[in-house]
Amino acid sequence: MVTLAEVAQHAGVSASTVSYVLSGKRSISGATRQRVEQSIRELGYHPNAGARALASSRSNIIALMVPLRTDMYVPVMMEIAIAVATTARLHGYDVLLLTGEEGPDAVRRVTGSGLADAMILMDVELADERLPLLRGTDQPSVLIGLPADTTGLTCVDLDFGATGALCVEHLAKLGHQDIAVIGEAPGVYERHTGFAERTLDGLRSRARELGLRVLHRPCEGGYDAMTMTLARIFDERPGTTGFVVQNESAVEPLLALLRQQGRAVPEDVSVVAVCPDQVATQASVRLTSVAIPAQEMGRYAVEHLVAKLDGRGSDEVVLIAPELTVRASTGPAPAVS
Amino acid sequence: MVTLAEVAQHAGVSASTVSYVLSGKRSISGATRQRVEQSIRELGYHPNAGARALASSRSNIIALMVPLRTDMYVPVMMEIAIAVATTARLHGYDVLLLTGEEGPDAVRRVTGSGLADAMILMDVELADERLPLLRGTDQPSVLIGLPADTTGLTCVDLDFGATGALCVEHLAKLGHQDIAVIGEAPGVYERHTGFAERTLDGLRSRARELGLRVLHRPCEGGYDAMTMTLARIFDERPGTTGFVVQNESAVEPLLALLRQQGRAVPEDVSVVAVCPDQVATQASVRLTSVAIPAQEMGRYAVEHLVAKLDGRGSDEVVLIAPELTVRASTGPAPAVS
DNA sequence: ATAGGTTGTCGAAGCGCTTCGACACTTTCT
DNA sequence: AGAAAGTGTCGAAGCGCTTCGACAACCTAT
Repeated sequence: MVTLAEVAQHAGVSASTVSYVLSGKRSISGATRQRVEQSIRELGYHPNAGARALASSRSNIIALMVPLRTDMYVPVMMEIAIAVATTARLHGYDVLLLTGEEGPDAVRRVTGSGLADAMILMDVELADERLPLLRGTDQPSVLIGLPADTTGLTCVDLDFGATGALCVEHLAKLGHQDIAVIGEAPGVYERHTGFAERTLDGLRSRARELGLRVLHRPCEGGYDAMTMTLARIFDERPGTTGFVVQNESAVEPLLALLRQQGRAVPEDVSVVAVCPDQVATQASVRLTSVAIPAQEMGRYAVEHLVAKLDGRGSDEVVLIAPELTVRASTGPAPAVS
Repeated sequence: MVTLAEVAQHAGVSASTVSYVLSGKRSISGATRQRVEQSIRELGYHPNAGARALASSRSNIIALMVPLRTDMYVPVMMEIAIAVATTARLHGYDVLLLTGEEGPDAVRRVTGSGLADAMILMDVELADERLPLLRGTDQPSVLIGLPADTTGLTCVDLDFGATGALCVEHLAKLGHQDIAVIGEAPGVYERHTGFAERTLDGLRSRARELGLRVLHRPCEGGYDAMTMTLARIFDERPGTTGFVVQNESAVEPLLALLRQQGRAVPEDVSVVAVCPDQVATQASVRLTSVAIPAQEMGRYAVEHLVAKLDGRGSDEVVLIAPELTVRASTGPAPAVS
């Protein structure tokens, strides 16, 4: 293993000079710099992470806490994780992967041990146990998702309220009167993950303004659950012509069942989804959808943290404006027969 | 920030004693141990990761290199990542998330800097650029996947050769004569990711022994690609009654198209998938499938590394035997009309 | 009772790096 | 020409921990 001292000796300078070449925190003459860089290359030197962390009290690591569940939201999670890792590297940081399993203890462990310089938390619940800890530390953090009380916190999320409103507006403009919302699995609501409720609230209040009727049904993914849910919807509201789907794993079952029942999309019923673009374009009908900007959120989270670690930036809540892309799954409401 | 020295002072012992309480590397009297533990709790002490890494030259971190692509295999990747993180924590390790983007440089960086004690690599290609580096370091590593030359390496993977054979055997037993294989996207074959080819080889050679005919077609995911692929298959081999699908994102399109063409599953055609159980059970027809043991591979990888870091264990290639679960998508071949 | 072994604790060195103050030297200004 | 202000480099201290050897204090066995 090559050390700083060895590089210094090889280049004929002192250790501190090599350190300053590496960090750029003091000016170094061109000649010296080149000699040092040459030595670094020749010896294949890599600074030791532990020593660096100890001396500088900076680990250059960002912790990312992902939910343990793999039953929901997987592609979005993955996309965020990849975006975080990629962006972090761009700024010289590495990413530590934590699972939600440890809960608040993970936060304590990471902040206490200096393992990471900052944290990104996903799958934030409205009254998340981890929040007091984050408020009580001076380590920067970003939440992907929105808790009930955001004071002293930085959050990014899609504006799900506006998303719900946007979906219902689109359907209203096409003349649909009766809207059914296929929600997330019941468990999601019970856990009080905010986004599902915020979507619903935004959707409902806009629907009220526009005079539409809304029926909301939580739904597990998969065909069996969907069969039940759909039956109950048409039972209760036979005139339903517009669907808003928030659960990725309910999308394909819904389309298949509608087809099977002889209801054409978009001629008889329209479907708007809230899902990543990839899901929307790969479905059996190209879906009109509001995209979940996973990459954007991941990138933003990292960039905010880096700014804060550099002494710039401050707490803020960023809600990303939803964008609805019209594809082939929505059309004018059928004439009332 | 609380330090070891402060804990020592608070407990009225020396720093080294506290260290030995923590590590258990020397015996400590019950009384002292309790006093120290009490102080640790009272002061809320967390050992500093950097200092520990520097002094012990152990970071207690395992690096996990995931592919950058999010277009294939996502649920499997995620499941492996979660299993790795969870298992690692059980053994006192944390997980560093690296993307494939950096390629061999990431390996150099991590081994050179002592950032991690060991590595797990996913998405291994047959002649992977990272392999020489792994062979040239004494840092333990595990590949999830199988390169062409495994000397000096530890690998885990599903036995894809046996998987292919198993699928075709199952179909043969049911009387199917003409088998179509819906493969991965062409890009996967071009990159020489071994698993796709190994599946095909295993399948073909067993089919030859059993006297079946096999037609292989790579296929991108999605409905459009599937429509083309399926048309070409029935064009070339109208008598096809058995399908083996290896591409997750081709499963649902295949089922939908077959249904649309009036071919009933499993009455007219049978479908065997190679995919995670979750996909198999959530599909529109519950699929007979060979599961991809993502969790098992992740867990094995970590446990092997931990063993090696503890001075136990040695290089080996572990191929997990495939298990075929019969569900509702396969049945006897229709009588020849 | 004494040699030999345990057991529990301590002190000190050192892991490889960053960073502060000091210092020699050069440039610039008056 | 001499003071003031930069430049580039070095030495040394110290980050918080682990670990080695030393050494009391206590057991056994003879």
